[in-house]
Amino acid sequence: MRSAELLRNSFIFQGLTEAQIGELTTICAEWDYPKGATVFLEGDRARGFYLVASGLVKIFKLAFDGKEQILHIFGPGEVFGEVPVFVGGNYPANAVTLEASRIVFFPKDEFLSLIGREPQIALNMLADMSLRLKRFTHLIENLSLKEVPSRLAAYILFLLEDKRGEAEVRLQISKGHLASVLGTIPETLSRIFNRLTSEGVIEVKGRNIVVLNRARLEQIAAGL
Amino acid sequence: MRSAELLRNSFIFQGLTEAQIGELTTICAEWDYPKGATVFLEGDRARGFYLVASGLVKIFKLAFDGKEQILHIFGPGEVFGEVPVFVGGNYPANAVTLEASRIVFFPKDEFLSLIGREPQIALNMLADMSLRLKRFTHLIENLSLKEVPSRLAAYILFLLEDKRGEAEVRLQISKGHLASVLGTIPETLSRIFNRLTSEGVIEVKGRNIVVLNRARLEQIAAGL
DNA sequence: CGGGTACTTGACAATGGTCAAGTGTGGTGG
DNA sequence: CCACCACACTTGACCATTGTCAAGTACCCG
Repeated sequence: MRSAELLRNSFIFQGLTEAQIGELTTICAEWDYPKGATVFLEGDRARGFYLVASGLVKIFKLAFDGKEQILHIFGPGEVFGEVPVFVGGNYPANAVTLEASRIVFFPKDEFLSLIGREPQIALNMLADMSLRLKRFTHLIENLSLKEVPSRLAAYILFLLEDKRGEAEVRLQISKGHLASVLGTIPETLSRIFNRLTSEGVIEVKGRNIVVLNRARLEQIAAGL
Repeated sequence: MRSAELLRNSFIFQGLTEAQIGELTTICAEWDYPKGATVFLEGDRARGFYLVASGLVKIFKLAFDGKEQILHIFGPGEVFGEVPVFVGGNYPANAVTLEASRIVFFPKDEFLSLIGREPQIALNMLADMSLRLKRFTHLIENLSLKEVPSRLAAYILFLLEDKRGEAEVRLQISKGHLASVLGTIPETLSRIFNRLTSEGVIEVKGRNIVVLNRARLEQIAAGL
């Protein structure tokens, strides 16, 4: 079965024994979602949580006027919707696919009983949630203490981190979604891209961004 | 020893056996902090996490210009500083006492080995972190999608929740700190208190707030 | 009673959001 | 293969909310 391979490579189930992986595969289910499909909505009763096998999923909050704030974008190997497994029982945000996606579902009750028997899974889940809390901490810091240009600069620098040496990065999401990730709107984002370009800090070609002046970009990310 | 009693009543260690509580008391240490004392700073290497025995502690992020965003305010029975126990290893934010406080410390390594043996502690910790994630989700929603009056209204309504029937609440923190909790500054908060008062929605007497028009306050919290 | 901190108030500036009208651009069907 | 349509993105004019700076007032603690 393909799932076993997938589970072994996911952050949350890494380091488990074959027996543990085997147990997991017996309780999970795999589904396909087309692009733009709703996995769950805020307030929905939660029967379990999810793992992205392939594709891309956005987790977001919606304002009454329709503006959205993206909390996370998850790709292959990442889990989402675990909060209501442990507290509450309703999803605290919305989940919608950004691409056609294959998603694995783990039912709450079976998973909880498994976690009671296998401390390693609990520890992995704790690490996963800790990371999530840390990221939220950054998001809050950005939204509350930094201006949009700083947030964008920090985002570009973050994309650059992996690509050692290179100066060009490619956005894996649309600029509209990026605006929503950064807590702003497409118009504002567009103007800031414009500003950074005319100041010679970056060059934008569609979804590709070339960093021309990294030092300056780092200044901007720091808030001047 | 007084700690055992304290642990039993804390959210994170509730439902543990006497033996488990006993184990915990052997690894923890208790310290007193005066008002305004630093428990840890962002970036500090973490040797463990903390439980508030008495007093009040603020967890916050600091901007380069000195503005602060409070992430949590923790009182008796609540834990903080657990994130780096499971990931990273450095505290992601600052912790300073708002009052003279008695705080219990749990060293990371001993706690991790304990958690491996006692799944119930892991489950409690998972519930604690899930709740934390849920609250962050609200904070992000507020900062990104709501204006300051909505945030204040929601905060007052939150304080009102416990007090069934009553219409008067008391802030347990200063208005300056409240501003920092709501992601704004004292001047702005002051003006909004003013506005709500002149509109007859609330009445403010020092730290006491009387809700005169709850329906209107709920409208404001919803974003009109 | 005094001093410092917390809070308030005013005038102003600026960031960023709103509304409206373009300008691409990619994908689909003829 | 091209035309067209929808959608993503851009640009402009405007404005609302909120932050900045500077005083002034009130209040609490010693």
